[in-house]
Amino acid sequence: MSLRHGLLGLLAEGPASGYDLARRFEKELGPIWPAKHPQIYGELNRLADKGWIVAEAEGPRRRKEYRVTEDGRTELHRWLLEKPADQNARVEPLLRALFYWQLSPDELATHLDHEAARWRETARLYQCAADSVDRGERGEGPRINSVRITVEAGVRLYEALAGWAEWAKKQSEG
Amino acid sequence: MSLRHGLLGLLAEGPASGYDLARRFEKELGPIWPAKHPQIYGELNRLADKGWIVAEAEGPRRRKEYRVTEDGRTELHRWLLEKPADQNARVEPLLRALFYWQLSPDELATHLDHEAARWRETARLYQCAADSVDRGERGEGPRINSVRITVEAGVRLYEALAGWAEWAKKQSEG
DNA sequence: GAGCGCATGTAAAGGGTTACATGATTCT
DNA sequence: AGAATCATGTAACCCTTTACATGCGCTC
Repeated sequence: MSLRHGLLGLLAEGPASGYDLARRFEKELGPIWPAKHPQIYGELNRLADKGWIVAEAEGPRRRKEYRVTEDGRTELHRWLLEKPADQNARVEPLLRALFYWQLSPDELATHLDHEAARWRETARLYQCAADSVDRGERGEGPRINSVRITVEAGVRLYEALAGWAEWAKKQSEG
Repeated sequence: MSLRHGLLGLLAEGPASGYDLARRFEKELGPIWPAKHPQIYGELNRLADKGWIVAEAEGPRRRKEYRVTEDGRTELHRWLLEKPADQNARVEPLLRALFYWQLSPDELATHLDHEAARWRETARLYQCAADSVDRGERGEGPRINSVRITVEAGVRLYEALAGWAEWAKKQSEG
């Protein structure tokens, strides 16, 4: 249900086509909120039906550029401040951990090593993105500040998971 | 795709009916991996088709008790050690944060206060569960150790989000 | 016998991915 | 002329939720 508002948010930066948005979702937003082009095109039509966006001039290869309406901006604003009712995580590793007792001590230790390494590496990638922003390489202004805040969340979440895996290893050894 | 293995894992603790499993998913697993009864009954039939579980005796109100087969245990084991290909997060607050530049400084500060408080509170609930396990109130043994490890992940993830929201507030003020 | 909880399901709809399909423009 | 890329979509399938439906057994 958030792809809808993700598209609205990207369009709030300026007009874009479905193709543009699909590229941004693949390259920039992929790790945060993956979305493929069939879903994006469908959602854009539904957003247009609701009157939250409108299609402007048709470009070269029947390219349609969309723009947010006032209603769309209102809806985006509402979504940004709403508190999500469901506080559920749905992080697969958490579910998996419930069944660790099925593994032998050796298997578990090896598994947790790998998991910790993978998460540490993901955290490092987010940290690189953060450093790049801090060096001013991604520009300035409120929009880039929001990006900075988002990647910080990535750093902290994956660091937390890495730390957890290391703690779990000690816990299950001791 | 993990509900399948969640059910397999729960059944590895001992035989149970769809109704039992639905209750456990609602009460215990709700925050980690929500699942409603229609999905659970459907999945159980598919698991039985694959030969990973079998229905034993039919009880009172046409209650069906399922039990894991050897193949089922093998599959559970495989899943526990597999590394998930997709490393995507899909944490809605992360997506939301990308568009914080749409909010006024006051709105953002208030929002982040609320978010931090909500996450701190969720972390506290997980901490209570952890303390309860540590006091031995939930029993002993490998299975409860896995529960302890899982709730620790909850504590750390929600603490990380709470800390992030507080950091973001300072960041956007300064 | 009325009501509650046990127990299992079907149907419809929304969200999401993969595969298939097609045509227009630009580049070499 | 051929290849690559731009650009949009449809169809089929999986996962998940919500609403609807039904019948059994126990307790008061």
